[in-house]
Amino acid sequence: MKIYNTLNKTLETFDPIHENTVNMYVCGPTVYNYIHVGNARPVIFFDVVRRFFEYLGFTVNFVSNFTDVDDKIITKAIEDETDERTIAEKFIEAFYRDVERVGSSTKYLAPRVTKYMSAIIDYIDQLIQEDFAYAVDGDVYFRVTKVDDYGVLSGRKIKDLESGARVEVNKKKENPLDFTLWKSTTEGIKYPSPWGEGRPGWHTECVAMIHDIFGGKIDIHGGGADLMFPHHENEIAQNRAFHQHHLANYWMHNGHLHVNEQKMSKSEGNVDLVKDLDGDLMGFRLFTLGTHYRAPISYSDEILESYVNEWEKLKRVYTQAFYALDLAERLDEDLVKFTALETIREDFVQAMRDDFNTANAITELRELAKFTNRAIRKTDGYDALRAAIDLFNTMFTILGLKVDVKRMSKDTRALYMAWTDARKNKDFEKADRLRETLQNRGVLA
RNA sequence: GGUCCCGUAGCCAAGUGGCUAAGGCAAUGGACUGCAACUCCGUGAUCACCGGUUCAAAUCCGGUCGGGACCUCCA
Repeated sequence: MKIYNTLNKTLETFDPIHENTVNMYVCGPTVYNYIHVGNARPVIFFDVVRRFFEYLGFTVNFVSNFTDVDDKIITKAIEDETDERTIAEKFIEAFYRDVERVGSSTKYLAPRVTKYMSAIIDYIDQLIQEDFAYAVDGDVYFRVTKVDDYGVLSGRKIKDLESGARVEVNKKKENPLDFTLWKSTTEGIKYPSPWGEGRPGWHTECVAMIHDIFGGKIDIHGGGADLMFPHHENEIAQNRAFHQHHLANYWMHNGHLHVNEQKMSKSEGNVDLVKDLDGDLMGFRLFTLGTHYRAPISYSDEILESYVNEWEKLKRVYTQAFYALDLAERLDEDLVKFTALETIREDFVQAMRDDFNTANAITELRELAKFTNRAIRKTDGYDALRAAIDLFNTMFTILGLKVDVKRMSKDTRALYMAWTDARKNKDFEKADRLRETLQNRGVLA
């Protein structure tokens, strides 16, 4: 298994800390709004990472947090004349709904900042004791110059960053790059701490959670490319205060989704929300996996539509193969191996092993579709169809794609037979009527 | 101002030194079909431009043009 590690900027062979186990953490959403289609990319991609490791036989411990204490949540609460907790709950629920609709699992550990307050405060306190942080007027800042390789992840040097004109001037900070660990506040939700009432900065939660849940270094830490700096850099810095390692062995970052060559982002206002996408979102899922995860994805109605069409085709071929077997009552026979299918399977897995190259993996899915469509036309191709269905199931499980199809009822089967008879007898009026019914039931394409 | 990425057919996209540059969508020709749908077979590329390295470059190096990201909340 090869993974591109952002930390070293190289493709590396995956070597787990604990045998047959993958411990992975992905930065989750700040729950103050519905997620847009760009936000869905890591939700889908890292779900596929999890699925593929499971296919390879690993036990995957997947954790993704909710940031439910944040200025934006407070602003939103004031706007809606309610409290932060209500806002957070509302958008956590909405998030889970969207995650499910795009076909990703919601069954993973999802720690919340509000439930981790004491761990976060303890962590900050230790940083102060070790001189990696300092308190000023109720605020606490991290001292970046104390970490010798600060900037290792994002490839930045403190000197370069300092020259950036856009760094805010905050006289309380010893160095403009020092980041907030604790923020003294008077407005909105606040918590007691040794430094006074306030709320935590954004960067400590992930480190505190990872230490608490995994007890130390993890295998994979993932998130969007925009989190690399400063968020992930600062996580590493906080961790480096106590440990020699970089929190995770492999850092993975997904590229952004672009609209008209520009990043889709809430602050740009060019967003389409996941909740507003219609119907079956498997086509959308296929779309996000159609481009290698590190590259930017271009998004437009036209592009999305081409993937939606493709998904319709895949669904059709799978369904047709299934019903062909069902009609012949050969769904339950033993599997026979087909060299052509074994090649497709190997190439698919090979593509996935190569840094989760879902784009190439999907090419194999298309090969399989073609193979199956040919087999459907042959009346004696039942062994091939069964093997094809089996391979479809494997690939769909790994990619998180799903087709709903059930065995035909007696009633439907009778209609099907009647349709075949009508065609034989050239009773086309009756045949067309039956065809329509069967199409409505999803049995005929 | 600093750091970094990208530019492959109408659209999307794989490929990062070596056979005729994958694949999909769209378009188009054919086959199949009672009609249609579906499906299958076929058809398309001076790899942004200029120069260099090499026996060999889409791929490496330099430059030009164009687009983008990060340095501020962001997946």
